[in-house]
Amino acid sequence: MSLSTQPYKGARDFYPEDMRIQKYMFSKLRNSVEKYGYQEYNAPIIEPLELYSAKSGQEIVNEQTYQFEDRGGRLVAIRPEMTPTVSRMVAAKRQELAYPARLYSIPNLWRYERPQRGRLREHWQLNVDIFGVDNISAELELIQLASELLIDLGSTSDMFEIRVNSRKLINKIMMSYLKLDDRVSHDLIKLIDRKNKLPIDKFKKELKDVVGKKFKDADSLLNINFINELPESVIDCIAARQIEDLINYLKKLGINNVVFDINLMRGFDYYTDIVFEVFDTNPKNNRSMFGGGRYDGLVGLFGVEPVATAGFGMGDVTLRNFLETNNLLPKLNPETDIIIADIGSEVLKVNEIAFKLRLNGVNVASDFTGRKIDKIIRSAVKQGVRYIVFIGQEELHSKKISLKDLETGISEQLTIDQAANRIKDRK
RNA sequence: GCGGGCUUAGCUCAGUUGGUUAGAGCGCCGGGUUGUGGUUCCGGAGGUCGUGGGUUCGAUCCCCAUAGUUCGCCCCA
Repeated sequence: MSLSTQPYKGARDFYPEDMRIQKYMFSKLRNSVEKYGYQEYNAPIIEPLELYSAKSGQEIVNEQTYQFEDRGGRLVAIRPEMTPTVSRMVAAKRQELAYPARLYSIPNLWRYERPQRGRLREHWQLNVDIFGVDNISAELELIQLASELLIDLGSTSDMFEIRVNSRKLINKIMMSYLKLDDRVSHDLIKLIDRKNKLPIDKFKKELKDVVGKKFKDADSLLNINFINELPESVIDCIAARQIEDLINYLKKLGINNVVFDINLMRGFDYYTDIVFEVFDTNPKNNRSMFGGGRYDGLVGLFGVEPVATAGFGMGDVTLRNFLETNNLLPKLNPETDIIIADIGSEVLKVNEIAFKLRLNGVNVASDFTGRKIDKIIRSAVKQGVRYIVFIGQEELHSKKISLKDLETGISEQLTIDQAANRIKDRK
């Protein structure tokens, strides 16, 4: 029985070409969020299981976490999301943090689920959260930042759409307008969450089953596209005005691809107010990419004074799909600048030249396979390394090295310092 | 957790209505060129046909199970 070379189901190996893409995406994301004053944190990949039981639908705890008993009999889970962890961290230092606290992280997260396009068992997720701001300037900043992340990665505003809704508004509608009890409104929320996946007539049928004789009101309400189309008894509430303000502010900031979407729910139960979601508008990948919202209740679960919180998370798998379907990934070269090839010189001489180049800030890999020159060149081209240097008898005599630029095909005889400068200039 | 498709060389795939030594293209390695690639020519390595069991004189092919992968459902940071 031979060992399998496959990575674990739903998880990925990152060979250098994949790692380069990940490093590229993460460094762009870091730059973008740091521009807004967010600071990076991290935490253990394992947490006590109860951290996740306390919140968010039970499903994620019972069926989607990797959980086990450690050697000391403690029930633990591999983190399926970062929000409980960051809430825990903020609660622990509630008194000493400087507010507003702007925190971000790019953790890897694990969920036990059936892998499919855009959803794997292990993924990395940018988490951006702001603590201590109880008005919509927090949401405004987060949505502005979310938009800027994608712009900084080369996308244009027509490639995505931002949809905004509010849990408070939904609750108001459910209770005051449709006058549904908790159970029915919960079912209705779950149904609306699936609306886009259902054929329209099937949706209407299920809607009728759920709300009964309130069908007509519910149906017409779910078809509105603007805040001012809300029924009169709802339109004057704070939640509705907040959404309107938020969208207006965003438009004044030049973010025009933002819309009100009364059907936007988002899965987690811990959202308390504004929620938003970013959609890929490309027909080939028309799906929700990421989202977030306000969740004011989580920090308070740790027995301290509640802290107003809003945040969002963005997964690396969906982000990469987005960048690929929209052709936004640049050609990424390896970090190695030069391959230095020994073609009949002396080992220590080649090593010495490599050492001097490295002192000059150049990344050098040696090829001492002793292969023919064309093979060495092919292998350099295959790796995407731009420069190659041959050291043979001629170079030893002339005290110069011949530097070949594989992009232009030009070879030059240079001193080591000249070669190093040439490479740094073109980096 | 449920249902469908797929699994043959490193990659993309052909193929055998069940018959002895399983193929192509690309890639890889070597050579034609005693020091210069992304051409060309020649040669070579590489497969227990996903795994386990069953039917059969005989299975890569048929049947069952199982794993992986993929699409959908459930669910959803």
